[in-house]
Amino acid sequence: MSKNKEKLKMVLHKEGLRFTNQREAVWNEIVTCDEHRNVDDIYMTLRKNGILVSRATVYRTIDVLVKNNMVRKLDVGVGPSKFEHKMNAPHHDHMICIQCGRIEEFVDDQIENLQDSVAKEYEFKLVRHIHQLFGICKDCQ
Amino acid sequence: MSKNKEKLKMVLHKEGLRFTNQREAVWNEIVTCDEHRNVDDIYMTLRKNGILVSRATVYRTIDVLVKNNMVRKLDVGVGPSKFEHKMNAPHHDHMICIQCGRIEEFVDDQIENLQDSVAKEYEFKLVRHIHQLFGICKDCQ
DNA sequence: AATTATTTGAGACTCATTCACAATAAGGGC
DNA sequence: GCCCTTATTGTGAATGAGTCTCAAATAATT
Ligand SMILES: [Mn+2]
Ligand SMILES: [Mn+2]
Ligand SMILES: [Zn+2]
Ligand SMILES: [Zn+2]
Repeated sequence: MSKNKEKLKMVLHKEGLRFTNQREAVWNEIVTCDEHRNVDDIYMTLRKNGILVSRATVYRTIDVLVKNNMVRKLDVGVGPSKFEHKMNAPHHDHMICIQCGRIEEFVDDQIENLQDSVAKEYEFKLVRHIHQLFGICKDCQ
Repeated sequence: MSKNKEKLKMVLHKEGLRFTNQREAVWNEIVTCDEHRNVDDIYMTLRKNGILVSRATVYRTIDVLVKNNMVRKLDVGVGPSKFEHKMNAPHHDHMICIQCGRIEEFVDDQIENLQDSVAKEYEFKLVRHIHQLFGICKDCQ
């Protein structure tokens, strides 16, 4: 069994949820693509590949995946949220072009550390964060 | 004429928009309150004070204010966006309790600088940013 | 196989926000 | 101030992402 399938089984078990074809299909579609896509993108791709899963099930499954750190939810400020899997990739944040919508990823460990310090200072138990830079990308300038 | 009224007049003029009672009332309601409120909070407060401005106008006015750096839009992850004026206060970001919804502000110049460096590195023209920490606040732990 | 509990799909629903359009009000010149 | 042009407003309808309901399907348990 593939590593990713294992992972899904584990998480579903931990959550007391059943392993179903639909959940596997959704996870598989997400984990085998490295783009930032919205629910409809994912739903339509599944459908195009002849895999019939309802939109509601895509939403429901993604909720579970996000809750369990397998998928990152990305609010790009306009339109529906986007999603990307978190397998085999270090944590990163995003720069979003307000002109063309391009999403670029960035990593900055110093910022991450400072962020932890801030949380500690306020005795705030940090669960997740959003750090997004909005502006004009190189190509759009 | 008050400083804030001046400011509004300037911005509206710059945008080629007219100075109206409604726009003044909305700006006045926002600038004289230091909380993080959603459109409906603001709308209802105006209404409670006998100032009849339609919801659509509140939305429209806030758009202008946000676009012109007089108001910050705050997406708290659940429910409607919140807003706060940006007068007489240094830039800050937010920590949001996912339990009770409390919003705490924080300032970190080092993070701001690193952020600028990242943008420069990618030749990305930074216009605005969101940096929000989600977690459990001191009181909710 | 029968029983019980969960999941699914379909579509209705919610709720924040936007839109269309007729009525109203600003601003600039006279 | 008055007229004219154009922007703004209020109303309520429309939109659209996301959630919910519930009956049918599927899975687990006996
Ligand atoms: Mn990414
Ligand atoms: Mn604030
Ligand atoms: Zn761009
Ligand atoms: Zn709290």
